[in-house]
Amino acid sequence: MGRSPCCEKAHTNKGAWTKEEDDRLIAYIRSHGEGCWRSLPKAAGLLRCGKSCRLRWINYLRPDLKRGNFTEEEDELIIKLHSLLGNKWSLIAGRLPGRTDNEIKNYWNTHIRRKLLNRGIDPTTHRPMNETNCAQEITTISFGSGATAAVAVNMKEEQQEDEDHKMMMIKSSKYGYQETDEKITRGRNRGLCFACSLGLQNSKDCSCNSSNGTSSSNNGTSGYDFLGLKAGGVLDYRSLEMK
DNA sequence: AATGGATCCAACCGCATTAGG
DNA sequence: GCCTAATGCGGTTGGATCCAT
Repeated sequence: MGRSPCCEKAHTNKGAWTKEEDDRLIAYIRSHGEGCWRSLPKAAGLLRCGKSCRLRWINYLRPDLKRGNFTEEEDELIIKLHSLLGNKWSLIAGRLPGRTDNEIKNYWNTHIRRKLLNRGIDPTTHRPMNETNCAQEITTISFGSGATAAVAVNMKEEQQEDEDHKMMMIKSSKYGYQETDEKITRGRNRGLCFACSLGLQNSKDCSCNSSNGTSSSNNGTSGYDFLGLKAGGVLDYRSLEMK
């Protein structure tokens, strides 16, 4: 037999959490730690399903959460991460300490989408609206499982590119992917490392750091390690999650 | 002050993946 | 190895609040 049922849905509360419920949940997790969400409600004396407790804790009660408005820097980082990762809110949240995926998702849908639209940028494709029907520059990204298999993807149609981008995310999340030129040659980002393409020039993640006079985007041997991607290595998105 | 539309965001739902029995 | 519960994630919803008229 498998496991016992998830929760007695007939005897669980729904809707907004009360202060008392919050206090109970906080007190329980403080003394017992996170995890085992299924048994937590009963143990903590809460008439909630474990899923609801987990969500409440992660999105609202966690002590390390940063409350308050997003900064301009966070805005721009979210936009750039979204252009690379798509709607992978948990991955994006992993690069913004103190922010949750739900919070970022809400913020994206309420603020950033509009902000991009006002700039004339399609929030889905991150391209100027008036270019959406134009033929796109050829993009070549190689995927690989380990260091062997590689699939070149050449795209001209926006829709095709988006579909393939999704496939890239799916493949990369499962098997990792390898970029042949250690950079994504895509639109105006051509020639920049990942960090620079995200506006993080001269950061510790920037691989084309001018201070040492080298450009790893060409030499292929330096410590390119942005978003967990080592030089010549395989990006495993699972390693990006900061949980 | 009333009200109706717009906006925000916490919470729910359903699906996919992971892992225990 | 299969079945099923647990967990995690993204999309969506609905109530609360804000704002313009």
